[in-house]
Amino acid sequence: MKAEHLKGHLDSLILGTLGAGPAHGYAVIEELKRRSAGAFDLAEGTVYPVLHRLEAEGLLASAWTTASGRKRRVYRLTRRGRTALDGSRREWQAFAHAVEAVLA
Amino acid sequence: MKAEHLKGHLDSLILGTLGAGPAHGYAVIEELKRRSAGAFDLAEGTVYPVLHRLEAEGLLASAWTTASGRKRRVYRLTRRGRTALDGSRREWQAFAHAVEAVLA
DNA sequence: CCTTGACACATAGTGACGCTAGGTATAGCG
DNA sequence: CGCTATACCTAGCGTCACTATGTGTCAAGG
Repeated sequence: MKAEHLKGHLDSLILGTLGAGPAHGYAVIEELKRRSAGAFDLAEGTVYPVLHRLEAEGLLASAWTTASGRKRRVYRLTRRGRTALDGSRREWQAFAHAVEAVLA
Repeated sequence: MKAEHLKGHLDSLILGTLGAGPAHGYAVIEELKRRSAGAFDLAEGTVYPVLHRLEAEGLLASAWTTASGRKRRVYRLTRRGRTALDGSRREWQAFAHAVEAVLA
């Protein structure tokens, strides 16, 4: 999977991962890898800044928790984040259809 | 269509457009717009450098022609370009499936 | 015990790459 | 004779994912 392919889609993917329920950053990375069957194996340095940005934009909210001695920052979709996810899905469909029309 | 979505896919789209047969740069832009029903309306400054790069990489070959007084540079896929297009199609499928697995 | 690896967070700097903005030139139309 | 469409080109910019690096906890193995 070429890294540049993600460009412009990373936000959608992270919103999509959190669509199933709240998760902390590291778990988002694992879940992305799992759902994509290994295709999206992102570095922490790729994902954490996106989480921060999405929170700053009001699409995510976070809260600190502690599990077995480790501090975790758990993110969840805000109402606006949920709306953004719906929009992302529609945008993806439009993009995918357009690409397929060209490559077909 | 957000511009950044193209990142990493632009080469594939241009190869795909030329997959149907040779065309000059301006026609590639028009054809991309047509096939994508307006979704990919790319500036010349976006497309021409890509054509040059793909030619430098040996995926395209070009020849100057003249049509009704205007000089045109007509590009065609090389054998390696055809192979690259096949690879691009497979990569797109993998990428699209992975995204859909996450967004679903 | 102490090293190694998994877990978990964070950020500064880099680099790739599409876009903006500007340039040249011909043809056809009102 | 301007205006629009056609047709090419390039330098510089801005965005955004990635690299590299740092901090700290916990469990497992030697």
